[in-house]
Amino acid sequence: MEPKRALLKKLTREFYNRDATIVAKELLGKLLVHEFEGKRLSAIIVETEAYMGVSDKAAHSYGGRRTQRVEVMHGDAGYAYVFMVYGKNYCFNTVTREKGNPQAVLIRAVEPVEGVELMAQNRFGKPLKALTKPQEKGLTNGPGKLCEALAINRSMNGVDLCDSEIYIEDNEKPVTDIVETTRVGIDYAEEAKYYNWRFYIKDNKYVSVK
DNA sequence: GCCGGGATACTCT
DNA sequence: GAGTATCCCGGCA
Repeated sequence: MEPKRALLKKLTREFYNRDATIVAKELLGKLLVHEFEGKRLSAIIVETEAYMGVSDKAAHSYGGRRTQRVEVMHGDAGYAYVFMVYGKNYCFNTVTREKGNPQAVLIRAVEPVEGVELMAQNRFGKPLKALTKPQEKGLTNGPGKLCEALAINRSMNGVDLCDSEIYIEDNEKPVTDIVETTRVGIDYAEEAKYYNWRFYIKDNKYVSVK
């Protein structure tokens, strides 16, 4: 029997329909799942960032900006916002708050749980055993890296996390030790770069930047 | 172990 | 045509 699995459940739209800062914090410790080619790829969320929308100079939706790329952020909570940065890396976000209030939470790092063998293949094209120590540590410790490991790409932009093969599950283990600090890679954002809107699980080795 | 620079292609001006 | 919510590798310590 598998009592633990039975207790896990998919997060609801109500969960996502709150401010990004709250959702970002509560997503820590939850399980990001992708049912990929009949297998479960899953990983514990250990680092997130909140993008608070219209008033947040770091957000793509700052000032109500509404282009093709950000369109999903303007929609309802609980949908995936996936975009490409620097030509080769994808970033996975969950949209938060209701339609018309374009906030999102960026998943920056996760800790592999199920399907680790496949993640090694996705990232490095070789079996887990063959990975060097740095490669093992670098499996999912960054926004672009976790997308590659979990086989997340542009085709998931706009999918409903409440009703698709990619979703986030609740986890009975509460996270207590949370570090709140500044976000990464947003030097252009003036005063917003100093906001403590990045959250991570203290002492977790998969966190991208301490 | 830390630091610097180049890759890379998509998005918006 | 410029900028980018990153990653990786090589050089030096």
